[in-house]
Amino acid sequence: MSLPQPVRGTHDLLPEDFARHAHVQATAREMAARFGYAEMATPIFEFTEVFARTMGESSDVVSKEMYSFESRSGESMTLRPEYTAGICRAFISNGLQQNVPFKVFAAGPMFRYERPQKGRQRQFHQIDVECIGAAEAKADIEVIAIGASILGALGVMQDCSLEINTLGDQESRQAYRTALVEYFSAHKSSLSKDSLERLERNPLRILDSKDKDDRVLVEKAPLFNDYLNSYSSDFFAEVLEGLSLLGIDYSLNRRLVRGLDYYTHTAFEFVTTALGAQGAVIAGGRYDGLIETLGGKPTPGIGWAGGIERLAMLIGDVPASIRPIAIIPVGDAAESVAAKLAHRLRQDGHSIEMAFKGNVGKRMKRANKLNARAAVLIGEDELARNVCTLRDLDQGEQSEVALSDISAALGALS
RNA sequence: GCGAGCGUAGCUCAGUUGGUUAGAGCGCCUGACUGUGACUCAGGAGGUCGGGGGUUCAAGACCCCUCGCCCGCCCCA
Repeated sequence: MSLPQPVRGTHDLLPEDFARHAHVQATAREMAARFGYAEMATPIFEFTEVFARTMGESSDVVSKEMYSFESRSGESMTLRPEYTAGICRAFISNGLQQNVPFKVFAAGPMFRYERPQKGRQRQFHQIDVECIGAAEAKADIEVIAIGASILGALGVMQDCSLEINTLGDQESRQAYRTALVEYFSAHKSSLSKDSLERLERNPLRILDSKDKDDRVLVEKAPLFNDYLNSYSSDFFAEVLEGLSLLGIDYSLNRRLVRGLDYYTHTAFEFVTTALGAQGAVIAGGRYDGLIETLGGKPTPGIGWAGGIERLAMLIGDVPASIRPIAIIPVGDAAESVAAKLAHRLRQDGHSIEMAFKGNVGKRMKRANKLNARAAVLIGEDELARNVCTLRDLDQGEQSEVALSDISAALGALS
């Protein structure tokens, strides 16, 4: 068609979609607040460096998925592909190290140049929770608990499962990485093409390969467990214990790794099988080295991001929006009285719908279509006696109400 | 970025081996019902068949390109 189209991978949020979207966001915001996480926001674009340094130059997101552009001043800017880096940058920029643990909730659009698919768009929206400045396993537990609580509040927990793993601290991870490279290098001939590349870029990700031959190799690969130092394994054990204490079910997934360089220790994903290949609805982990990478003082942190579109696809019907009251003037003489009445009732807090034109029949039809709770009719009959006809559209009954009492009468409707 | 499938009214879809003015259901508009919705009935509007090119006497159907959606891979939320 030659009609204008939205850019590939972007979507309009028409009112019905928006309602689902908003419901996910509002539910998450409210639940985060219960845990003491206040909402904040950072700019939608940052200096490219912020993402390149934190996420890792070799990550797919940085190397081929960022929407980067040169500003008029000649500096490289990037539309944010995720929230964590920006929040950490804000943490540093605003000198918030005195406010730790810094607990925040955020939500907004993200941008990645990917091949669109169901649950994967170029502009998508995330909810995000971060806890910066806490090295304790209790922080990991809390952050995961927020995620589980949100999924519970959205009524989708039964469709999701929590997978969790540890990536250890720098020392453990480095030792394991070396062992993996050594192992896989000895079996290069049976590695898939993708995994050969992973061997160079991020060997841990070979563990997550879906290739059959890779999987055979992975079966016999060195186990991370054997390379975790005692701090790392104790830390992970504490996290798991804390989850059990709260009754949060999880399954250990030793192959769960992250594509972004900044993760350490705890890595987790709430996954679903209901969305095809894009199964992760909430995912995150600990990022103890990130703040330092950005130039801040060494500060631990943990957080996660959730895909709003993915969650919106999982939830059932969203709570119905407020039902309006339709004001229907009958005849020209009533128009101005009705307009004033509508205005007054809105000031009183009622949701009022008044059509711009049409006879009673049309306006009633419109009221019905808008799911109005009731209709208020005012014609010459009513005008003469200072009353109006209040019709309950659910019950199909109507009665006369004095104009002075109408606000209260509407308030009494369920 | 790689491979597969699909694009026909606002929506969900029919459209026989290429053959005259492209159909249905739902929705929308109008009327029956000029002060009363949901039901019913009767009319009506709305398509350059995603776009461009090609083959043919003839293309919505076949071929090429392109755009978009979608499935898997990749990656991730």
